[in-house]
Amino acid sequence: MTNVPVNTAVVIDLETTGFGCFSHILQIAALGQNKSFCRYVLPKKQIHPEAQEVHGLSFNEDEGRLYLNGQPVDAVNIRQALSEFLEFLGDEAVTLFAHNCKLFDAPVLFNAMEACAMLAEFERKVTGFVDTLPLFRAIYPGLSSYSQKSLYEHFFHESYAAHEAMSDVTALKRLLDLGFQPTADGTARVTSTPKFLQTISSYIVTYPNEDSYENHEEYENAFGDDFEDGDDDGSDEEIPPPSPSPQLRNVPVNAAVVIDLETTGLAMTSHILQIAALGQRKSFCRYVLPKKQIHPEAESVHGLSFDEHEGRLYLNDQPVDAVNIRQALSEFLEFVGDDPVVLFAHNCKWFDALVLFNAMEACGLLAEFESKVTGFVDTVPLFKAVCPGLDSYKQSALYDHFFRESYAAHEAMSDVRALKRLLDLRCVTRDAICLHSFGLDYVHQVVRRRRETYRNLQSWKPMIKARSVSLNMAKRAAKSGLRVHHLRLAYRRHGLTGVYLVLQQRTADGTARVTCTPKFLEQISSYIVTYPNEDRFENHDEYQNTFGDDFEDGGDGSYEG
DNA sequence: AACAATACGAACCGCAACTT
DNA sequence: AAGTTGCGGTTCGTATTGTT
Repeated sequence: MTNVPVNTAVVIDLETTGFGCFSHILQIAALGQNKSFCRYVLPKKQIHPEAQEVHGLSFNEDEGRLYLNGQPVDAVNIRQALSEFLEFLGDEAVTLFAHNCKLFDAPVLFNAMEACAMLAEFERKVTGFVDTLPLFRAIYPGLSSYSQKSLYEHFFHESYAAHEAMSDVTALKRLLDLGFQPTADGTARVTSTPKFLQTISSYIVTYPNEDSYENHEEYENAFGDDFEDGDDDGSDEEIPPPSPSPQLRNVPVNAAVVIDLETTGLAMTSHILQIAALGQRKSFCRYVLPKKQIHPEAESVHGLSFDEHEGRLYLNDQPVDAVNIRQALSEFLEFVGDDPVVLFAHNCKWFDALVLFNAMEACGLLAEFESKVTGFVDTVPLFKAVCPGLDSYKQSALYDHFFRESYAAHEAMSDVRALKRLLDLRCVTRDAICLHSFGLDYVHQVVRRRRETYRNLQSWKPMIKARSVSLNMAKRAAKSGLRVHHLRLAYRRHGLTGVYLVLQQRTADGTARVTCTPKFLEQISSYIVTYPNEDRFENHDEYQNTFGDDFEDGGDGSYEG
């Protein structure tokens, strides 16, 4: 849409056979500066009952006569009406004003002019339209309704014969005069006030693009053949319901032990290289021999390296005494003692708790671990709660913020001492601590869910590669317990409908299991339709073999060579 | 490198409004 | 009945933060 200069204003209104832009005109009324125009027109289309209800114009086909509220009116054919209308407009270029004309009057009139081969003359005389609906929305914001009727009643506290073309144009003219600052003698014209003109000019519409009225292709129902019967695929495997997210529950915090781990990497299945702990008066520290490679970035952080040939662990190239993981964990549990404790660590909710749990389980020490450790407190959200607004909640940044000094960060023993000192700050209240505690059962749930998500995600990889689904959405699906295999089951049983239903299934929090955006639903299901039988990629053993020799191995977390 | 939470902007949907 | 626009509420993608 481009704006055009506003020339002499002519307010118009059409009554038609209905809503569509190809509706036939029944009445055309116009109001210029000092002259008015009105013609009734014989239609060649049926008048929609609801339209007739609105404007009261009816057509008797047998008589070929137009009636207004049951009274016959003089009507001419469309060609004559339009040519008289153009004659009425005169030779001066004009701009037509009408309410909602951008979407209604302009296209209807344009189509009629075109059908009567009068487009050239029309375009020569009419430079454009001003749609008064958005115009009034802009000038008088905040009204509850902007229908022409409501506007008139709002400004003049009286009603008029709405939907009679001539009264409509008179009413609209009166409304438009409101927008001008009338001069002393009350002779303001449409083009008189620059400010108003400026506002108006942004609501000028040009002629609608012809193309948009010609492409009326029927579109086929995309779901026409989707309702084939649910063929029994012989399998009674069920599609799992959305897996619930782990439920966090606070635990009583009696004895506190601050811990820190240095590991081979950031994954949950990383191997522990150093474990340090600090209780009330006693401390614990063990170096551990890993069975996984140390990630280079991890090594550059903590300085721990492993010589496989020697079977020796080095700290900054100095050999340190290290034991195997089972011994280290046993001694840690012995250190903890028999009275249940809560372990404190920085970001442990997503790191230390998971790594430690995974290691305990792999070493068959889970039962003992659970009997001695009731849960964890994550000090990241704890400090976010007790001193909000800091730039960073990194442990080193917190230490610097409170004590204005640094410490040997990423050496497990100095880390626990630093964290202990931070926890002894007065701002760290008992209540805040309890609020950020969580039980071992939560850790257990998170670990289980992660392993399963990882497995499920494998099945989505071909689809991600094919760009039929985003990594994000595949992760969401995997997290909810879905493998692509389940979608194929749904497809075999209930066709596309089945796939859609599974993808849109509601989770506990009321959101979609995967997505309910049509665009993504289509992308995903079209992949299923294209590859309906490739479930073999989801073979479990294949996954383990494929990823078994990975740098950081997959989901099993095994500490066995 | 792995991964959950968080936050913010873009994209998107459903609905109401408006004309006969 | 047809079709656009704007508005508000979702949903998606992306960047950032914290742990080794």
